[in-house]
Amino acid sequence: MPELPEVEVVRAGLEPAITGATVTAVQIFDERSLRRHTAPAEDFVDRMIGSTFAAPRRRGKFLWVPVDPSRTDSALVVHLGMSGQVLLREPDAAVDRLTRISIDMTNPEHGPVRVDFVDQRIFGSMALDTLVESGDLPGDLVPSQVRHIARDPMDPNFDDARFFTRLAARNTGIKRALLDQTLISGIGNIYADEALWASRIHYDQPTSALSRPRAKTLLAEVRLVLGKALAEGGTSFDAQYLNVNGESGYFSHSLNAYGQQGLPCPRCGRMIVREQFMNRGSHFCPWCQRVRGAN
DNA sequence: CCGGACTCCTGGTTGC
DNA sequence: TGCAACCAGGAGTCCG
Repeated sequence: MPELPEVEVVRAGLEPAITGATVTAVQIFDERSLRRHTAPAEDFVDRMIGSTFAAPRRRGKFLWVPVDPSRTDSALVVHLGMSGQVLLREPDAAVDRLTRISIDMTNPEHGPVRVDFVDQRIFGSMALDTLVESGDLPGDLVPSQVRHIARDPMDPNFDDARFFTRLAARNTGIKRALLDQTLISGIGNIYADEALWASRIHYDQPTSALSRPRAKTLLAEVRLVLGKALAEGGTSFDAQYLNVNGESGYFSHSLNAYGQQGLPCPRCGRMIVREQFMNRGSHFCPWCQRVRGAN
């Protein structure tokens, strides 16, 4: 499941190839991948062709590429959903069966390139959207679809104090809060479980009863887990995720809790369990991670 | 504000 | 072998 590290790897890989490139052709193989484009597919194609991209940007799991920034306030917004991949291909390379959108472009330095949006489950999407003020920093522009998304913990402008305040004001469970992209973005099921395991916090620990020191530990562990994944090039145990060069970037060996049910906890040796929570699996060590009172 | 249910979706796996 | 049921979950929406 692409989370912040995987999306960042895609962004970084795309940057040298598409910054300054001009779109020459667009093929839509499946219009469902344009679900978040509010106008018809023809509108998407018409506006894309001839457009020149600025450097790709990211907030949480959202990626966007400003289009002709001096002339327009548009951006190509990309979300990978559950199974999305953005692949950089030679213009004459074969098109993968699950390719939903294919974009041909010319880069003034590198010549013709092709970007393929491949997505098995079609939870991901591409869309052209309007850039608007983010509202938290003057002059900071984000696509309107991304405006409600909080800054992610790797963002230099992430406000730790504000996060702790908002977290403490919540009346909910900690994992639910971690997965709430309007509170903190970029964290999905895998890294939520990993950061909670590292912090020895139970997924259903009430946020209101989570002490400030433990919240600080958790945020630090979130950053460690994301940073480690970033350094390793993203996680994908099921090889759904490929980076922009089509190289598999998985390192499931470094997971301590996610998908480790039935295996010994790397810390205490007791068995990791998996429970259904929020319509998804939660993996944790029942010994190390227990719900605590106001401590 | 909160949480639960529901929707989108299909390849791989499991079970008979 | 063949087929159907089941599973994975990011994010948005709706409802009580």
